[in-house]
Amino acid sequence: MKKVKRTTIYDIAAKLGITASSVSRALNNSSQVNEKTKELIIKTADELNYKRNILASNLRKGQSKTIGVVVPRINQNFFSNVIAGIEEITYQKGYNLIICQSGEQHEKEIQCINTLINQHVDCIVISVSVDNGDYQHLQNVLDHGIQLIQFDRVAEELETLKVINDNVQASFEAVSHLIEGGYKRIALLEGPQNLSIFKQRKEGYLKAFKMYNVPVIEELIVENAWTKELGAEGTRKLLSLPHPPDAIFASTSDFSALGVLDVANAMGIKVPSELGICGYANESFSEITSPSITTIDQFSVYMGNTVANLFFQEIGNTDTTAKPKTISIKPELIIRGSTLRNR
Amino acid sequence: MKKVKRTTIYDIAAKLGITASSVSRALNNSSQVNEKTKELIIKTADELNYKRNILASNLRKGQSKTIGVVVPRINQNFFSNVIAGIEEITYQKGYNLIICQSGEQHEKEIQCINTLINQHVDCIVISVSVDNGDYQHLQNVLDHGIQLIQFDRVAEELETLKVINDNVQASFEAVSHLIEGGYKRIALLEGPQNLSIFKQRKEGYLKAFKMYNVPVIEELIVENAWTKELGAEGTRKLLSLPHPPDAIFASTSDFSALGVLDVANAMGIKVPSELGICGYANESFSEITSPSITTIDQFSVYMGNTVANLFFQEIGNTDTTAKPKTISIKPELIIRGSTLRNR
DNA sequence: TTTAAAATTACAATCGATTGCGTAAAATAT
DNA sequence: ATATTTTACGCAATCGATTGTAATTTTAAA
Repeated sequence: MKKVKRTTIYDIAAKLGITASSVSRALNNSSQVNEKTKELIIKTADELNYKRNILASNLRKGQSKTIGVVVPRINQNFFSNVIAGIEEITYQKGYNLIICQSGEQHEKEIQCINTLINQHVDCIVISVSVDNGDYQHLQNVLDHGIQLIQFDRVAEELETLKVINDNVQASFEAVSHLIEGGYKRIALLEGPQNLSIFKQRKEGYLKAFKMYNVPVIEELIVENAWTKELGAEGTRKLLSLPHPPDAIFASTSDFSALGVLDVANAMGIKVPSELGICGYANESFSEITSPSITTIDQFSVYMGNTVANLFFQEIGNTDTTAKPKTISIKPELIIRGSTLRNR
Repeated sequence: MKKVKRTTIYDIAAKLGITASSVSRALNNSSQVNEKTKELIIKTADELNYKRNILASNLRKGQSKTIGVVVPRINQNFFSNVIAGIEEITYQKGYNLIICQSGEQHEKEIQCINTLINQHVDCIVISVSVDNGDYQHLQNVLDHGIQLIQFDRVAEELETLKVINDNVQASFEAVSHLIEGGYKRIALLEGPQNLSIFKQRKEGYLKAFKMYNVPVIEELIVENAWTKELGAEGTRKLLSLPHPPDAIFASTSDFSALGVLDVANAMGIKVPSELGICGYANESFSEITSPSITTIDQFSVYMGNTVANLFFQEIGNTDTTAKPKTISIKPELIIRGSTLRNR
């Protein structure tokens, strides 16, 4: 790869016998430059195959027109959808996205954040990893005057912009659906309670019980069952209880629900007649299993759009007294075969 | 969001009564600066919460330490995996990734490329969109002296670095597997032939027939069946033929294979006994369907790693006479229920 | 003690684009 | 025709870090 001297505004200026400032103004469509020279400059720029050096431009302007995104994993449906949603909007606005993966590790997350601060990004969008200690690194982002937007998995105590799902409500609806379907002993596979999303989902679960005046059975609540394997493991325990559940709400994910389904199939337990299953996140596969899995759609792409729009809305906002917004998106219960008994 | 004056090397220099150049050198761990002052500088930098301004640094150094990635869709399993794989490597090396989606549209792809050239990225990694006209925009990348790496869906005529799958071989193995399984009338759902990957998969299909001395039946080859819907449509046509196929190789994707499975189920045709199905790409759901779908794993994350490693290998390479490399990754046939008759 | 060599540090230009300010030229008003 | 306002462009500083070269200090050798 040979080095190529790229044309600059000085090259254009030299060729036309004018100054770089005029060239710059012309290319920025400033009214300070004559229409004819403007045209000429643009034409020449095109001829010389000129591309503005964003580095120089941004350095001068003190911005980067770049947004950093930190997610646990890029290749996880929910996150890749959110990212796709963010990109849709930011692309139009001429902003770029820098993507980092924390791999669910606190340390790596800190590193990612530091990298992004280093990059002088204009905004950092993050969904925190499970392995979360303090939030010093996020505070650090704010201290650097960088906009911070949290989505889905948020650190509630931090005063930042947030885009979340109404997990309580979604969870409540899911469990209500199970109760109304006649399921009596509804188990919960819960996720790490240090993440608010999982706490909220549990809250919704409990709320439904209260609403329907059904007593909560503690032994049917399984901690830390947030992967397919852990979901399967929890299910095995649950189903070997003296009084096993007749429904399982895998509040952590569809992966977990899939683990439930696998175990049920392996044990010859019929779904949904003997066991109802409800997942979370509407992963693409949840529609394909047999029976298909009832789940909750989080509108992930839309969530990404919302995050991006929120950012652009806020950069225009000079009111420093305004409190950081939290936008809550109402998820939707998708009822499928795994909870429909009368079929 | 209030503006925050960020500390620069000049602030550090002023505080210590030295010059910025020494600060810069110290922070770059140059041997030109005394160990004691170096320590002092680093300590002070830390105290003042200094973060290097990458824009300025890169402007000066004439590089951006940034790699641009253009894919049809971020939220498509294969691509998000490749991106994750690229990120794993580039992150360690201190490079950033800018992600763009072409949305399978030629026009948007051109825009993406221009954006990335504007950004002065050091390398552009691309998997071209289906809607591909000429490759002028890619030539333009090369003309700007930017490294170009194509992966998976490549424009063969362009002399660039390439990382591809051995589609012919994979396809050949898949069809061989079907033939050896006793399937006699094996249909092919093929993708748009302007993409070399689909051409190669067809080639592998034909090669297997030749090898086993089986005549090719033209009416069993269905053009342009590369989505779930198109796959289903093609399957309906195939299965209503006077002599329907007893196996279908959905060479385009597992989505297409899923369409096949749906139609077979709807028509009450038993898989794999009456109809064998083989997909492509080992999407996560292919394991979950019943029966599970035989498919081809492309080692997508590894492919991403390979792309990134190739880049770092090439930047060290000053030999301009060297021909652009093509790295071919051998995919693996994953045999599952949908093609296993004797069970 | 003097001098040459080596190690540090300072100075200043540079990367490319932007922008406040000043001025000459053109357009308008008096 | 002269005064005044606009318009268009040039000048030069600036963003923050890097780096070649010059200057100074330190160390080692004579």
